Amino acid sequence: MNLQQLQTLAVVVETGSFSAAARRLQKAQSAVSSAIAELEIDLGIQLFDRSKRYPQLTAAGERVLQQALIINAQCQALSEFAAGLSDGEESTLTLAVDDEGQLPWLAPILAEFALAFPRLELRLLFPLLEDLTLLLRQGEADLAISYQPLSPPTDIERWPLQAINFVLLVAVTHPLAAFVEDGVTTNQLQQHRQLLVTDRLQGVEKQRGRLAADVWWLEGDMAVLALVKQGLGWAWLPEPLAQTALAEQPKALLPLHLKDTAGLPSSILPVQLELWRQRGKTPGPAARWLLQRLLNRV
Amino acid sequence: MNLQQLQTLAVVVETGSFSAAARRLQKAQSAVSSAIAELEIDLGIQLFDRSKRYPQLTAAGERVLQQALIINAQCQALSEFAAGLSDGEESTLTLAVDDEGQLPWLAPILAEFALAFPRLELRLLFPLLEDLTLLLRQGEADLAISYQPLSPPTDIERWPLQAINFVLLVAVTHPLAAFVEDGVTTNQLQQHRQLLVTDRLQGVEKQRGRLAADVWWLEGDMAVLALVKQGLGWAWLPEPLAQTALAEQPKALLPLHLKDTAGLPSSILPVQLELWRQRGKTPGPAARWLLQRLLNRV
DNA sequence: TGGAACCTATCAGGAAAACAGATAGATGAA
DNA sequence: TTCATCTATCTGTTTTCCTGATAGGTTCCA
Repeated sequence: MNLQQLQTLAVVVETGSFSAAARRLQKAQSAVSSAIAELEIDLGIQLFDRSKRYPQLTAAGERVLQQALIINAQCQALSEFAAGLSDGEESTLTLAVDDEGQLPWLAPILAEFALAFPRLELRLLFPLLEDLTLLLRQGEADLAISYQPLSPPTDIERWPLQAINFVLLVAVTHPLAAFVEDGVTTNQLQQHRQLLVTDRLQGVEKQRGRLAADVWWLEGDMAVLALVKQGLGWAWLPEPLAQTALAEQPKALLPLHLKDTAGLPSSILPVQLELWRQRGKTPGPAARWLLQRLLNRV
Repeated sequence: MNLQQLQTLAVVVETGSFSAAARRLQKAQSAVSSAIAELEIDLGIQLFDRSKRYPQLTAAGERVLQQALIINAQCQALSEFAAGLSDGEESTLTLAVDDEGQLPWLAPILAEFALAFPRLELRLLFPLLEDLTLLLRQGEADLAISYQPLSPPTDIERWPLQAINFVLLVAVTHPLAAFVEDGVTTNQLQQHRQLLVTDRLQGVEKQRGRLAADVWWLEGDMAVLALVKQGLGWAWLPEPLAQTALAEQPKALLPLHLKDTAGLPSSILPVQLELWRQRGKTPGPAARWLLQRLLNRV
C-alpha cells in the first residue's frame, strides 16, 4: 500500500475516470491504471467495477475511499504542520496563570487561539504556589499572567492587562455577617481570622493583603473560598471569583463593605493584572499572536 | 513524504537508534538513515538531534511522531479492514426494527456487535410505516426484527425471539382513569377513542388490535404514547415501552387491567417478536454473528 | 590517552519500482 | 456503423530504493 495510491484513488473518484485523473495528476493514463490495479491487489479487494465505460466504485471501494480520504487529509495536515514548524512556529506554547479565577475571561480568547493555531499544543498552568518568574526564566512557560508584583523583576517584560477588584466575603454563619447592612471597620476585621493565599516563597509577597493578626494560609483562591464558606474566617477574593461564588450559592456567602480604610494595605486596592514574558527571548508567531490578542482585548 | 518513512520514524523512536531500527526492519542501516534524512528534507524539519551517540527526538520531531503514529495506525486499520472485506465480511449491515421500543434490550447487543466488527457500518432502521418484508426483498435490509405477522410470507425465514406483553395505558385525566382500581371491561374500552399504530399498507395488519369503534391512527408507538399522555384516548402499548414511560412520568399515566376478555382480538395476547431474513440470501460473517447472538440471547 | 564498540552519514552500484508511450480491446453516442 | 473516449497491457526508460562499504563521531573502559 502506498500514499500515492490512496491519493490517486481519491482523484479517480473525484474526476470520474482514470484518464481524467491522469490529466489532473499530470501523469500518463497507464500510471493511474496500474496504481489502482496494484492497490486492489495489495488490499485484496476490487475497488472499481470496470464493466461500464466509466469505472464505478464498488461497495467495498466506497468504504476504502472513506478511509483513504481520512489518511490523505491527515498526511496533508502533517505537511502543513511541518511547514508551519519550519517557518518557526512553536509546536507547544505554555501559558502560566496565577489564578484559576482568570479562566472565565481567558477561555474565549484561548478558543480563538485554538482556531488560529489548530495543531499547536497549549499548556495552561496554574502554578499556585510557584514563582512565575522562575517558570519564565527556566523556559517552563512562554507567557504568564500574574498580579502586579511588589518588587518588579528586571528581566521580565510586563504589560498591564486589567485591574482586578477584591471583594470582602464571609459566610452567613460568621459573626461579621451581622454587619452586612452597615458595613464593617478595619478594626473589626482585624479581630477575626483572615484567610490568605500563600506562595511557596517566604518573601514579602506572602504578606500581601494581610490585615488581621490571626491568619490562615491556604493554597489558592479556591481553597480560601471553600474555608470561607465553612465560616472559618473572612477573605478578600478577586471580584470575578466572588461573583461566581455568590451566584452559585447566594444563601451561603455574603459580601461586606468597609466603612473606613484605616491601616488598609494598599495592595487591596484594585490590583493590576499583568502579562509577563522573559526579556530577550524571541517569541514565535503563536506567542506573538496571543500577546497581541491579550493586550488588544476590549 | 512516504508511508514507509513514517513507519521507519516510528520504529527508530521505538528502538532508540537507526541501526536498531534497521535490524528490526530487516534492512541496511543506510536505508534507515536516508529514509529519515529524506523525511526531514520533505518536511523541512530536523526530527532528530544527532550530536549524541543515540539520536534524540527534537521537540518538533515529537509532534511529527504523534501525527505519524496516527497515520500509521489508520493505514494498518485500512489494511485489516480490507483483509476482512476480501474474506467476505460485509462492509455494511442493515437491521430494520419494527419499533423503537425494542431499543433498550437491543442496544447492549449492538454494543457487543460493534466490538466484534469495529469497522463495519451498521444501519439501524425503524421503518415505522413501511413493509419490512419489502425492505428484505429489495436488499435494503439484511435482517429485520418484527412482530409475528398475521399472514406469514413464504420467502422470509423467521426465528422466534421473545413474547411481548401489551399494557393498557391511559392518562390520569382520562375518564377511564377512574377504573384504575377495579379494572375496566372491553365494553367500556369500546366506548372511548382508541389510539393505534398504522402502517403504510392498507392490509389486514392495519386493523390488528382494534377494539373500539372510534380510532385514531398514528405513526409509531412514540406518537401513540404522546397522545395518550394528552388524554386523547387509550392504547395498548408494548410492555417495555410502557414501563419506561411509567417510570419517567409516574403521575401522568396509569396502567389499567381488563376484567373480561369478551371480543378481545387475539393479537393483544402476548405477541411473538421475530427475527427475519430473506430466504436464500447468503449472509456474511457479521450477519451470521448478529443472528446467532440474537437467538442465543439469555 | 588510546582503543573497542557502538553509532551515523555518505558514496557507488545494482535491484525494484514507477513512469511514459504505444497498442489493442471495450463502451457509448451519433 | 463510425467515432470519440475509455481501460488494460506491453516495452523500454527513468527514477527510486536498497545494499554494502567506508569514513567519521560518541561513549566507555583499560
